[in-house]
Amino acid sequence: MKIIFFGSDDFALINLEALVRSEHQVVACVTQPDKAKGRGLKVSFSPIKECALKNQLPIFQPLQLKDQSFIEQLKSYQSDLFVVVAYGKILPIEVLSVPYLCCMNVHGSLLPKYRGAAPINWALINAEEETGISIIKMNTAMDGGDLFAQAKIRIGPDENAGSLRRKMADLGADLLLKTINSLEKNAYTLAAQDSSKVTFAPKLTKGLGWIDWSKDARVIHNLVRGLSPKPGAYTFYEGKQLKILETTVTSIATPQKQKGGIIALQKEGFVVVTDDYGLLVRQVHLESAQVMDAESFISGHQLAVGFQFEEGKK
RNA sequence: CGCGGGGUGGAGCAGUCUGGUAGCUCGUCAGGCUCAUAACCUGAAGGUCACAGGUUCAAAUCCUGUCCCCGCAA
Repeated sequence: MKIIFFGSDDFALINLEALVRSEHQVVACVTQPDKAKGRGLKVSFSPIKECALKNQLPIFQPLQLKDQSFIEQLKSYQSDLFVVVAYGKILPIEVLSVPYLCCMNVHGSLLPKYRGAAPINWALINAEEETGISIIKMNTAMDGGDLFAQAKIRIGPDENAGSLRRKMADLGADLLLKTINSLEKNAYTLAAQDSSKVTFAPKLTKGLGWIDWSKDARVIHNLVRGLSPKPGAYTFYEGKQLKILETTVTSIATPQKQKGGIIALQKEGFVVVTDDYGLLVRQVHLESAQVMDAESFISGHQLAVGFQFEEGKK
Protein backbone atom coordinates (compact mmCIF):
# COMPACT_ATOMS: atom_id res chain seq x y z
CA MET A 1 0.00 0.00 0.00
CA LYS A 2 1.17 3.49 -0.74
CA ILE A 3 0.37 5.59 2.26
CA ILE A 4 0.52 9.28 3.07
CA PHE A 5 0.69 9.90 6.82
CA PHE A 6 -0.89 12.87 8.60
CA GLY A 7 0.07 13.51 12.22
CA SER A 8 1.81 15.82 14.63
CA ASP A 9 2.52 14.58 18.13
CA ASP A 10 4.28 11.73 19.85
CA PHE A 11 1.17 9.57 19.79
CA ALA A 12 1.14 9.90 16.02
CA LEU A 13 4.86 9.17 15.93
CA ILE A 14 4.44 5.65 17.34
CA ASN A 15 2.01 4.93 14.54
CA LEU A 16 4.24 6.41 11.87
CA GLU A 17 7.20 4.38 13.06
CA ALA A 18 5.12 1.23 12.93
CA LEU A 19 4.12 1.98 9.35
CA VAL A 20 7.67 2.72 8.32
CA ARG A 21 8.75 -0.64 9.72
CA SER A 22 5.92 -2.46 7.98
CA GLU A 23 5.81 -3.76 4.44
CA HIS A 24 3.73 -0.78 3.47
CA GLN A 25 5.25 2.19 1.81
CA VAL A 26 4.93 5.58 3.45
CA VAL A 27 5.42 7.95 0.53
CA ALA A 28 5.01 11.26 2.32
CA CYS A 29 4.20 12.89 5.65
CA VAL A 30 1.97 15.82 6.39
CA THR A 31 2.40 17.64 9.69
CA GLN A 32 1.74 21.01 11.27
CA PRO A 33 3.82 23.96 10.13
CA ASP A 34 6.90 24.76 12.22
CA LYS A 35 5.93 27.32 14.79
CA ALA A 36 7.87 29.58 17.06
CA LYS A 37 6.79 28.26 20.39
CA GLY A 38 7.86 27.57 23.91
CA ARG A 39 10.19 29.65 26.00
CA GLY A 40 12.07 32.14 23.88
CA LEU A 41 9.72 31.40 21.00
CA LYS A 42 12.16 29.06 19.34
CA VAL A 43 11.12 27.22 16.24
CA SER A 44 10.70 23.53 16.80
CA PHE A 45 9.82 20.62 14.56
CA SER A 46 7.02 18.19 15.28
CA PRO A 47 8.13 14.65 16.17
CA ILE A 48 6.65 13.58 12.86
CA LYS A 49 8.89 15.94 10.96
CA GLU A 50 11.92 14.65 12.85
CA CYS A 51 11.00 11.11 11.93
CA ALA A 52 10.30 11.97 8.32
CA LEU A 53 13.65 13.72 7.99
CA LYS A 54 15.41 10.72 9.48
CA ASN A 55 13.73 8.41 7.01
CA GLN A 56 14.13 10.83 4.14
CA LEU A 57 10.43 11.08 3.48
CA PRO A 58 8.90 14.09 1.74
CA ILE A 59 7.27 16.46 4.23
CA PHE A 60 4.35 18.79 3.73
CA GLN A 61 3.38 21.45 6.24
CA PRO A 62 0.51 23.30 4.65
CA LEU A 63 -1.06 26.27 6.37
CA GLN A 64 -4.22 25.75 4.38
CA LEU A 65 -5.30 22.23 3.52
CA LYS A 66 -7.54 23.53 0.80
CA ASP A 67 -4.59 25.04 -1.00
CA GLN A 68 -4.79 23.89 -4.61
CA SER A 69 -1.12 23.28 -5.18
CA PHE A 70 -0.93 21.22 -2.00
CA ILE A 71 -3.84 19.07 -3.09
CA GLU A 72 -2.29 18.60 -6.50
CA GLN A 73 0.89 17.41 -4.88
CA LEU A 74 -1.02 14.96 -2.74
CA LYS A 75 -2.70 13.61 -5.84
CA SER A 76 0.60 13.24 -7.65
CA TYR A 77 1.63 10.44 -5.29
CA GLN A 78 -1.31 8.31 -6.41
CA SER A 79 -1.51 6.86 -2.95
CA ASP A 80 -3.92 4.16 -1.84
CA LEU A 81 -4.53 5.38 1.67
CA PHE A 82 -4.19 8.34 4.00
CA VAL A 83 -3.56 7.53 7.63
CA VAL A 84 -4.41 10.35 10.04
CA VAL A 85 -3.34 10.28 13.68
CA ALA A 86 -3.56 13.33 15.95
CA TYR A 87 -2.88 15.68 13.07
CA GLY A 88 -4.63 18.67 14.60
CA LYS A 89 -6.56 19.95 11.63
CA ILE A 90 -9.85 18.91 10.12
CA LEU A 91 -9.41 17.44 6.68
CA PRO A 92 -11.71 19.05 4.11
CA ILE A 93 -13.55 16.93 1.58
CA GLU A 94 -11.07 17.93 -1.12
CA VAL A 95 -8.34 16.14 0.80
CA LEU A 96 -10.45 13.23 2.01
CA SER A 97 -11.25 12.31 -1.56
CA VAL A 98 -7.65 12.20 -2.79
CA PRO A 99 -6.53 8.66 -1.90
CA TYR A 100 -7.62 5.73 -4.05
CA LEU A 101 -9.16 3.80 -1.14
CA CYS A 102 -9.93 6.05 1.82
CA CYS A 103 -8.68 8.10 4.76
CA MET A 104 -8.21 6.15 7.95
CA ASN A 105 -8.09 7.73 11.40
CA VAL A 106 -6.73 6.26 14.62
CA HIS A 107 -8.68 7.68 17.56
CA GLY A 108 -8.03 7.20 21.27
CA SER A 109 -11.43 6.18 22.51
CA LEU A 110 -14.19 3.66 21.91
CA LEU A 111 -16.22 5.72 19.48
CA PRO A 112 -18.89 7.03 19.50
CA LYS A 113 -17.79 7.96 23.01
CA TYR A 114 -15.28 10.76 23.43
CA ARG A 115 -15.17 12.31 20.00
CA GLY A 116 -12.73 15.20 19.92
CA ALA A 117 -9.27 16.34 20.88
CA ALA A 118 -8.57 14.85 24.31
CA PRO A 119 -10.27 11.47 24.63
CA ILE A 120 -7.66 9.85 26.83
CA ASN A 121 -7.65 12.62 29.42
CA TRP A 122 -11.40 12.77 29.63
CA ALA A 123 -11.77 9.03 30.02
CA LEU A 124 -9.57 9.24 33.12
CA ILE A 125 -11.19 12.36 34.52
CA ASN A 126 -14.57 10.69 34.16
CA ALA A 127 -13.37 7.57 35.96
CA GLU A 128 -13.91 5.20 33.05
CA GLU A 129 -12.67 1.69 33.72
CA GLU A 130 -12.19 0.88 30.09
CA THR A 131 -11.35 2.73 26.92
CA GLY A 132 -9.67 1.84 23.67
CA ILE A 133 -8.70 2.57 20.12
CA SER A 134 -11.07 3.08 17.25
CA ILE A 135 -10.07 3.02 13.63
CA ILE A 136 -12.50 4.74 11.38
CA LYS A 137 -13.04 5.57 7.76
CA MET A 138 -13.03 9.32 7.85
CA ASN A 139 -15.82 11.51 6.64
CA THR A 140 -16.49 15.18 7.16
CA ALA A 141 -18.02 14.74 10.60
CA MET A 142 -15.41 15.07 13.34
CA ASP A 143 -14.57 11.54 14.47
CA GLY A 144 -17.90 10.43 13.07
CA GLY A 145 -16.85 7.98 10.38
CA ASP A 146 -17.75 4.30 10.17
CA LEU A 147 -15.73 1.90 12.27
CA PHE A 148 -13.18 -0.48 10.79
CA ALA A 149 -12.07 -1.89 14.10
CA GLN A 150 -11.81 -1.31 17.82
CA ALA A 151 -9.58 -2.60 20.58
CA LYS A 152 -10.34 -2.24 24.26
CA ILE A 153 -7.96 -1.57 27.10
CA ARG A 154 -8.59 -1.65 30.86
CA ILE A 155 -7.81 1.44 32.84
CA GLY A 156 -6.17 0.75 36.17
CA PRO A 157 -7.42 2.76 39.15
CA ASP A 158 -4.19 4.70 39.42
CA GLU A 159 -3.26 4.93 35.77
CA ASN A 160 -2.40 8.41 34.54
CA ALA A 161 -2.73 10.04 31.15
CA GLY A 162 0.95 9.67 30.32
CA SER A 163 1.15 5.95 30.89
CA LEU A 164 -2.22 5.21 29.34
CA ARG A 165 -1.36 7.26 26.31
CA ARG A 166 1.81 5.32 25.74
CA LYS A 167 0.06 1.99 26.02
CA MET A 168 -2.68 3.15 23.72
CA ALA A 169 -0.25 4.40 21.11
CA ASP A 170 1.22 0.90 20.89
CA LEU A 171 -2.21 -0.68 20.84
CA GLY A 172 -3.31 1.74 18.15
CA ALA A 173 -0.30 1.13 15.97
CA ASP A 174 -0.88 -2.59 16.20
CA LEU A 175 -4.54 -2.29 15.31
CA LEU A 176 -3.72 0.12 12.52
CA LEU A 177 -1.45 -2.38 10.79
CA LYS A 178 -4.02 -5.14 11.13
CA THR A 179 -6.71 -2.92 9.73
CA ILE A 180 -4.60 -1.88 6.77
CA ASN A 181 -3.86 -5.51 6.05
CA SER A 182 -7.51 -6.41 6.12
CA LEU A 183 -8.26 -3.49 3.87
CA GLU A 184 -5.62 -4.66 1.46
CA LYS A 185 -7.17 -8.12 1.32
CA ASN A 186 -10.56 -6.58 1.01
CA ALA A 187 -11.55 -8.56 4.10
CA TYR A 188 -13.04 -5.91 6.32
CA THR A 189 -16.40 -4.70 7.52
CA LEU A 190 -17.57 -1.25 8.40
CA ALA A 191 -19.98 -0.47 11.21
CA ALA A 192 -21.77 2.81 11.64
CA GLN A 193 -21.44 4.57 15.00
CA ASP A 194 -24.49 4.57 17.22
CA SER A 195 -25.40 8.23 17.05
CA SER A 196 -27.46 8.03 20.23
CA LYS A 197 -24.31 7.32 22.25
CA VAL A 198 -22.10 10.14 21.06
CA THR A 199 -20.16 12.03 23.73
CA PHE A 200 -17.40 14.56 23.36
CA ALA A 201 -13.91 15.06 24.75
CA PRO A 202 -13.15 18.71 24.09
CA LYS A 203 -9.74 20.30 24.11
CA LEU A 204 -8.35 20.77 27.61
CA THR A 205 -8.71 24.34 28.80
CA LYS A 206 -6.52 26.30 31.19
CA GLY A 207 -8.92 26.42 34.10
CA LEU A 208 -9.76 22.74 33.99
CA GLY A 209 -6.78 21.71 36.09
CA TRP A 210 -7.60 23.88 39.10
CA ILE A 211 -8.23 21.67 42.11
CA ASP A 212 -11.32 22.36 44.16
CA TRP A 213 -10.45 20.76 47.50
CA SER A 214 -14.09 20.75 48.53
CA LYS A 215 -14.77 17.95 46.06
CA ASP A 216 -14.47 14.27 46.88
CA ALA A 217 -11.01 12.76 47.06
CA ARG A 218 -11.82 10.36 44.25
CA VAL A 219 -12.92 13.18 41.94
CA ILE A 220 -9.74 15.14 42.59
CA HIS A 221 -7.64 12.03 42.16
CA ASN A 222 -9.21 11.39 38.77
CA LEU A 223 -8.56 14.97 37.71
CA VAL A 224 -4.94 14.67 38.80
CA ARG A 225 -4.26 11.45 36.93
CA GLY A 226 -6.27 12.54 33.90
CA LEU A 227 -4.03 15.58 33.51
CA SER A 228 -0.73 14.03 34.55
CA PRO A 229 1.98 14.64 33.56
CA LYS A 230 0.68 17.29 31.15
CA PRO A 231 -0.85 19.78 31.56
CA GLY A 232 -1.23 18.94 35.25
CA ALA A 233 -3.83 19.67 37.90
CA TYR A 234 -2.83 22.46 40.24
CA THR A 235 -3.39 24.34 43.45
CA PHE A 236 -1.51 27.27 44.94
CA TYR A 237 1.35 27.43 47.40
CA GLU A 238 2.48 30.85 48.64
CA GLY A 239 1.18 32.53 45.51
CA LYS A 240 2.87 30.10 43.20
CA GLN A 241 1.22 27.46 41.11
CA LEU A 242 1.84 23.99 42.48
CA LYS A 243 1.01 21.17 40.13
CA ILE A 244 -0.10 17.96 41.76
CA LEU A 245 1.07 15.09 39.58
CA GLU A 246 0.42 11.97 41.60
CA THR A 247 -2.01 11.19 44.39
CA THR A 248 -3.55 8.30 46.28
CA VAL A 249 -6.95 8.26 47.95
CA THR A 250 -6.56 7.30 51.60
CA SER A 251 -9.10 5.92 54.05
CA ILE A 252 -8.66 8.84 56.42
CA ALA A 253 -12.13 10.37 56.85
CA THR A 254 -12.08 14.17 56.79
CA PRO A 255 -15.63 15.47 57.04
CA GLN A 256 -15.76 18.71 59.02
CA LYS A 257 -12.14 19.68 58.55
CA GLN A 258 -10.75 22.64 56.64
CA LYS A 259 -10.67 21.72 52.94
CA GLY A 260 -7.28 22.04 51.33
CA GLY A 261 -5.42 21.78 54.62
CA ILE A 262 -2.72 19.27 55.45
CA ILE A 263 -3.79 16.79 58.10
CA ALA A 264 -0.93 14.39 58.08
CA LEU A 265 2.60 13.84 56.86
CA GLN A 266 3.61 10.41 55.77
CA LYS A 267 6.65 8.75 54.35
CA GLU A 268 5.26 9.04 50.81
CA GLY A 269 3.98 12.57 51.03
CA PHE A 270 1.38 14.79 52.67
CA VAL A 271 -2.33 14.20 53.13
CA VAL A 272 -4.77 16.96 52.17
CA VAL A 273 -8.34 17.37 53.37
CA THR A 274 -11.09 16.98 50.77
CA ASP A 275 -14.83 16.59 51.17
CA ASP A 276 -14.69 12.97 52.22
CA TYR A 277 -11.27 11.36 52.53
CA GLY A 278 -7.72 12.54 52.82
CA LEU A 279 -5.84 12.68 49.55
CA LEU A 280 -2.21 11.64 49.75
CA VAL A 281 -0.10 13.80 47.46
CA ARG A 282 2.98 11.94 46.25
CA GLN A 283 4.52 14.02 43.49
CA VAL A 284 4.41 17.76 42.84
CA HIS A 285 5.82 20.40 40.55
CA LEU A 286 6.22 23.92 41.90
CA GLU A 287 6.42 26.81 39.46
CA SER A 288 10.05 27.45 38.48
CA ALA A 289 11.24 24.23 40.06
CA GLN A 290 11.73 20.68 38.92
CA VAL A 291 9.20 17.93 39.32
CA MET A 292 9.82 16.39 42.73
CA ASP A 293 8.41 13.80 45.04
CA ALA A 294 6.28 15.15 47.86
CA GLU A 295 8.81 14.04 50.46
CA SER A 296 11.41 16.41 49.01
CA PHE A 297 8.86 19.17 48.85
CA ILE A 298 8.11 18.72 52.54
CA SER A 299 11.82 18.84 53.41
CA GLY A 300 12.59 21.93 51.40
CA HIS A 301 9.53 23.93 52.34
CA GLN A 302 9.14 22.85 55.95
CA LEU A 303 5.55 21.76 55.43
CA ALA A 304 3.68 20.90 58.60
CA VAL A 305 0.27 19.65 59.59
CA GLY A 306 -2.17 22.54 59.46
CA PHE A 307 -0.72 24.18 56.35
CA GLN A 308 -3.49 25.45 54.11
CA PHE A 309 -3.34 25.48 50.31
CA GLU A 310 -4.64 28.65 48.73
CA GLU A 311 -7.50 29.17 46.39
CA GLY A 312 -5.33 31.19 44.02
CA LYS A 313 -6.76 33.17 41.21
CA LYS A 314 -5.47 31.76 37.96
C1' C B 1 14.74 39.98 20.61
C1' G B 2 7.23 37.37 24.13
C1' C B 3 6.98 37.52 30.11
C1' G B 4 9.08 35.50 34.41
C1' G B 5 11.63 31.94 37.93
C1' G B 6 15.96 28.90 38.91
C1' G B 7 21.14 26.25 38.96
C1' U B 8 24.49 26.11 46.84
C1' G B 9 27.20 18.41 50.04
C1' G B 10 22.83 12.40 47.68
C1' A B 11 17.33 15.19 47.71
C1' G B 12 14.67 19.78 48.68
C1' C B 13 15.61 24.79 50.27
C1' A B 14 17.97 29.45 53.03
C1' G B 15 21.94 32.75 52.46
C1' U B 16 22.87 37.14 47.31
C1' C B 17 19.89 43.64 48.14
C1' U B 18 23.60 45.53 53.19
C1' G B 19 31.03 41.12 50.16
C1' G B 20 34.39 38.78 55.36
C1' U B 21 36.51 31.39 55.94
C1' A B 22 28.76 27.64 54.06
C1' G B 23 23.37 27.04 57.08
C1' C B 24 18.36 24.44 57.46
C1' U B 25 14.95 20.12 56.69
C1' C B 26 15.64 15.20 54.84
C1' G B 27 18.63 11.07 53.36
C1' U B 28 23.20 8.04 54.27
C1' C B 29 26.70 5.78 57.93
C1' A B 30 27.95 4.71 63.33
C1' G B 31 26.25 4.43 68.28
C1' G B 32 22.27 5.02 71.84
C1' C B 33 17.17 5.14 73.43
C1' U B 34 12.08 3.70 73.16
C1' C B 35 4.81 0.75 74.90
C1' A B 36 3.29 6.01 70.52
C1' U B 37 2.90 10.11 66.46
C1' A B 38 6.87 10.53 58.32
C1' A B 39 9.70 7.66 65.90
C1' C B 40 13.53 10.07 69.06
C1' C B 41 18.70 11.43 70.88
C1' U B 42 24.04 11.82 69.93
C1' G B 43 27.93 11.77 66.55
C1' A B 44 30.16 11.29 61.50
C1' A B 45 31.03 11.41 56.33
C1' G B 46 29.86 14.35 52.21
C1' G B 47 30.23 21.03 48.91
C1' U B 48 35.14 23.29 42.50
C1' C B 49 28.31 27.65 45.97
C1' A B 50 26.48 25.77 37.02
C1' C B 51 30.91 27.54 33.92
C1' A B 52 34.54 31.41 32.35
C1' G B 53 36.57 36.10 33.01
C1' G B 54 36.64 40.87 35.92
C1' U B 55 36.47 44.29 40.48
C1' U B 56 38.46 43.71 45.63
C1' C B 57 42.88 42.76 51.03
C1' A B 58 38.56 39.42 50.64
C1' A B 59 33.25 37.06 46.11
C1' A B 60 27.91 32.02 46.80
C1' U B 61 27.27 37.35 47.42
C1' C B 62 29.17 43.00 42.98
C1' C B 63 30.20 43.46 37.17
C1' U B 64 30.52 40.97 32.11
C1' G B 65 29.86 36.73 29.01
C1' U B 66 28.38 31.43 28.34
C1' C B 67 25.78 26.80 29.28
C1' C B 68 21.67 24.10 31.37
C1' C B 69 16.66 23.68 33.79
C1' C B 70 11.41 25.27 34.83
C1' G B 71 6.52 28.01 34.70
C1' C B 72 3.42 31.29 31.87
C1' A B 73 2.05 33.08 27.25
C1' A B 74 1.60 31.65 22.10
